[in-house]
Amino acid sequence: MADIKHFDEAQALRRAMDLFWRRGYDGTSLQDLVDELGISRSSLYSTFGDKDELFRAALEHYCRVEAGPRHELLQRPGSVLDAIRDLLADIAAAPTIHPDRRGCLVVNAAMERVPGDPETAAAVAAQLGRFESALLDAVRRGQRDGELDPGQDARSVARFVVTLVQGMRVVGKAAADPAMLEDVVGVALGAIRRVS
Amino acid sequence: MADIKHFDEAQALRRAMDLFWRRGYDGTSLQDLVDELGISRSSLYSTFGDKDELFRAALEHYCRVEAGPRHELLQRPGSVLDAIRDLLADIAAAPTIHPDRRGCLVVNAAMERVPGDPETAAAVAAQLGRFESALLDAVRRGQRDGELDPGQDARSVARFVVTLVQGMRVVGKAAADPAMLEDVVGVALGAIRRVS
DNA sequence: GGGAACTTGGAACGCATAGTCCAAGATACT
DNA sequence: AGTATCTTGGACTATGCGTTCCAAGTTCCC
Repeated sequence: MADIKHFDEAQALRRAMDLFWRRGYDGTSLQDLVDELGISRSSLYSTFGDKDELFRAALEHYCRVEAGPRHELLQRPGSVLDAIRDLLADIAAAPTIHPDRRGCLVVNAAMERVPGDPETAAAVAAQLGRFESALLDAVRRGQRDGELDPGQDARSVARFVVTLVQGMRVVGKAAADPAMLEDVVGVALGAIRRVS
Repeated sequence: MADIKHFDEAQALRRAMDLFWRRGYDGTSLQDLVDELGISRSSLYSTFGDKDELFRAALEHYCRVEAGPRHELLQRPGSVLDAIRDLLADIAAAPTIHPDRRGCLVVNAAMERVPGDPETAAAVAAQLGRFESALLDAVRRGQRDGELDPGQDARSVARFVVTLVQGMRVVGKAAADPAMLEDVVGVALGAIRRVS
């Protein structure tokens, strides 16, 4: 019948994600992709479609493997405050883990592609929405458990954390001072903790 | 002796800033600049240098005319808490004032150009540093005046506000829901206010 | 082993890009 | 008025881009 694919599609997608993450959409040429993915232009086009489609697939892959686990972290049994602290510490540590100033692909994509690419804009908005609802569940639970201040509107608190995290992404990429983000986390946790 | 310039250099710089702000660095072609600025390539190159230099000049201009006034706002006599509230309200209102999802040029530049353009990276870092010190002065004054919680480290609070503002820029561009940022401002002000 | 079905590498295409260059025009001083 | 000096528009160059295309190669079924 037919020939089978000569390369690992999942690995190629991972590499494409990594490349877009590090260099952005415009900063990544098709030749860069061909070189890095180790496949030819034909295979790239027949497998992933054009550059836009590949970028979107890479963005979705990022949301799944990078952001997904963080959302699950919030559902962890036990202290919600600890979970949020871990989550923020994770974000604060990102510039140390990736010292190449790559930031967050979702934020990078939003800043580079909005406006002008409505599909990417929608994907980013959806991701922020998922993050907000994961946080909303966690905040409500924390308020019930007495760990978080029940006097605050849960949705506002969730939105606050969403927004702060995006800011940490920007600062982590632009300033690259790990201590700065640790300071920020301290203040933020004080803002949502129950006043005892 | 010589001919004089046939166009308004300051106006051209303003238009270049606007274009880069709306469309980004890569999204703005030299032809776009020629069309929008109303001057020829020769005049553009002889006046502003190459595209990189013009972009940096536009970024500096942005810092001067857009961010500068906000820093001065923090030195306003009277309530520091009111000044910070006004500042955050200003950021929250930005997406309404500019419904074209242009965001903030400093954040856009950082996300699109870092890493890869060290000069832009340095300009962005410097701008965040200026913002932090303007806030640091304000926070210290607020703590002295009894408006802000004196139990918190002033630098951490300043960094917290810097980071949150960058997050509001991202969310304002990506989500475009004005109510969301107003919620965020409420929680943030509660975080720094003196507990009464 | 023959041949259909599919993948692959690489050449080729058209286009947009950033940057250069120069003749023509305008100005101000002598 | 003449001329030296600067600005200007637009043609031009070289390069890199995303995308298409096709011949050659590979695999599996009969």
